[in-house]
Amino acid sequence: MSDVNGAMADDASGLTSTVVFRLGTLGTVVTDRFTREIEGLGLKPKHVGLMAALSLAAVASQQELAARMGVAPSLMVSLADYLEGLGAVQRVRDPRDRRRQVLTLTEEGQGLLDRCTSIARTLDEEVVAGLTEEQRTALDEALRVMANRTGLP
Amino acid sequence: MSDVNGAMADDASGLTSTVVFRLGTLGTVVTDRFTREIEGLGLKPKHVGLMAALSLAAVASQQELAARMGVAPSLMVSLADYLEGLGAVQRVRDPRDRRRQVLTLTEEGQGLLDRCTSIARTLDEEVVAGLTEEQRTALDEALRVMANRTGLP
DNA sequence: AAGAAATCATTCACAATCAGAATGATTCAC
DNA sequence: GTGAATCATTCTGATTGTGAATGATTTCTT
Repeated sequence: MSDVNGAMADDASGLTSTVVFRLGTLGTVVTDRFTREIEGLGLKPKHVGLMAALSLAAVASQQELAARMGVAPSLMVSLADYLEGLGAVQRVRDPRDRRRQVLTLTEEGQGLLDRCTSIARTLDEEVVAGLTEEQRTALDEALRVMANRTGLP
Repeated sequence: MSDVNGAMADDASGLTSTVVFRLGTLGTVVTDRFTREIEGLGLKPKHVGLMAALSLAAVASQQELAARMGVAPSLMVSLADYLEGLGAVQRVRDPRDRRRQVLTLTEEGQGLLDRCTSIARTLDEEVVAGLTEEQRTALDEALRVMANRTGLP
């Protein structure tokens, strides 16, 4: 059983008590679960990440998107290729700067993204079950703060 | 600026507002950061995960450890090989059952793990900066509950 | 206005990371 | 005691991602 003071019996000061370790572990577990769920849609997490980025940014060059997602430009090309093949994304040369390839989310892409969102919401219920309402809002707020804080120098 | 009611301006009900997505994203960012930090020790996250498991379990067979970490037995062999090469881990045939290879953390391994713990603590300070004391304990509690809850069926 | 340097997308080759099948040793069930 | 099961190991292969080389276009410098 866990101690209310925040110390674990076994490992009072070990690695497994750090936020970094626990956040990392939980993140991978949850992501793996999500990965399995979206498999049926023919999507991988990075595809979904790209669509999510597009749904926020409306339009953006591949370079910008690569930087935002923290991946190499060459990978962005593959991701865009694949999503374009699905009809989820549209690639258009920017007339202002014809080097740039501008991506936009299509209707179909938005539909796919919506289904991913729905899957994520269902998973949310599982993950967050066992948390009180206050804990949920606290978690929500904490995630927001930490997300802003990361892009860590 | 973010709304106190918990709704974001852009993406009131989108994927990026789900716990799953944000937890996954934050987890990978933090893990990537940690990965870079332990590079100097010649370690990868899975090596650290294995050592952490050993420090909790004292002794365990490779099969058990593989199951606990959610990796294939063949990968466990590689990880153990590597850590044994560093002198961080000791491999001993279980005399009770000579099929089993029992792993234990050496003094040297404990030393390495301690350095990883110290690195994680330093990162913790960065990650958690900007959270109030109440938010930190709330996060701590939420992570504990969710971690118990995961191993999700 | 011309040439040099930078930027973007793309392709290709390659490294890293895992999982899965095949193999051999040992133990367990009956 | 024999056959099935379990464990560790090796090897092959799929997947995922980076980085270097290339070509097209733009921007900077003079």
